[in-house]
Amino acid sequence: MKEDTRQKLIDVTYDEIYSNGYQGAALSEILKKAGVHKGSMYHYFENKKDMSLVAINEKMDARFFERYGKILELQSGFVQALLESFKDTSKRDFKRGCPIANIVQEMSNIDEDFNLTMKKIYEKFRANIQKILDKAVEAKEFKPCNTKKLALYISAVLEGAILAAKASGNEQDFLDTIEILEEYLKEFIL
Amino acid sequence: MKEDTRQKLIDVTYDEIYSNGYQGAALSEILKKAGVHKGSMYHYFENKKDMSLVAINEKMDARFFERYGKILELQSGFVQALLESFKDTSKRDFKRGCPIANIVQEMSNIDEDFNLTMKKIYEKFRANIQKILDKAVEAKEFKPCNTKKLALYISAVLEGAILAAKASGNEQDFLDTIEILEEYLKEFIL
DNA sequence: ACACCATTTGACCAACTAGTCAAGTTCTTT
DNA sequence: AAAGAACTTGACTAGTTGGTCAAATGGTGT
Repeated sequence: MKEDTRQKLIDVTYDEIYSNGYQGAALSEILKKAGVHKGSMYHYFENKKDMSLVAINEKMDARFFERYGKILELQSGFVQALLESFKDTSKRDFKRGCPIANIVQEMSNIDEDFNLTMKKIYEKFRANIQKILDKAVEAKEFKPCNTKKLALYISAVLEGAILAAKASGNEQDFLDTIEILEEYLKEFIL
Repeated sequence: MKEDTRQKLIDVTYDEIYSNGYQGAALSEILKKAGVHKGSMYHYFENKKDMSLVAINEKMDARFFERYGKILELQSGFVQALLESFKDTSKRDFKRGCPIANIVQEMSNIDEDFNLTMKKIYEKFRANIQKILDKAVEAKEFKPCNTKKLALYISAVLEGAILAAKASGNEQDFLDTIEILEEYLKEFIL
């Protein structure tokens, strides 16, 4: 019961920010969609920004766990699994693009709290990919290399691929970009 | 004289949108910084959106011409010149990131006019890179290949590299990403 | 000097924004 | 059952937003 209100607010806030950006997300709309009254919201959160940052953090953590958690528990086929997860477009929304990229682009140079929050989230994103590469190297499936730098590159290509698809409205642009990345990474697979 | 007001508005509008996004760009602030009164602005433009789209179109066209125009007029060394232009960080603002990406992320899924405008601009961006690759192939400097797809890839990596640097606040992330791209492209250079 | 159009001025408006708060209701603890 | 804390309700405020408009000013051609 108690946690229902808070959770509903977080769900709707994340979705509204993902759709309209932080500045475009209206409190009135969030409250209406969540079916929560204003005073109730201010009971759980200090203000719009506080609620937004909490929503972003919680939702992104869950997303990372869902996407990379399983791969990290594997015993083999790490990089293949990573590439397959990239190519699985069923859990992607190319209309709205990447939630991380959206918020970074909109807010990182505007607000210091957002800047710090998104910096940490982007770091987690890169760290997840690096961990997978490290496991692949450890399992002798992948050529030893600068996995930190390669993880940076992979994350950049992925973000660029999502952006290209969002800009063109063509999902195939995403797939084509990932295909070239895959081709490049195959050189490293042992 | 006459064009002063209009141009000032376009300059400031572009800069404010680049800094704060479209939704975050306040008309009052634009008018203050441009030293123009409201009624004057509505004489030259229909509304905020109209002025913004004009500003984006004009500024991006100029930017593309400045960045890729010279390379396209070369007789040789096309891809090398392209990579050098990427690595020239003096004309980049990693705090604000890429103006194209910012607006695509914020507006493409919100407003159909922005969506169409940004789609065309992103297409021009990709077309410029493809033209350079085509010239390189024609000059027998570059292995014949699917230049359209490769241009898509290069533009994606570039966008991803700028985002990475904006998110981390570390320009080196941009350079490291471009370095791997360069390494990949070297395989194509004859 | 006149008429006409382009441009500027700035007061005004309705709609919306995030945020406040006092009063009411419900739950939990004793 | 009583007391107190947790939570909800919704009216209210102050400030900002994009947009309108009639009147004033400037410039140009005849």
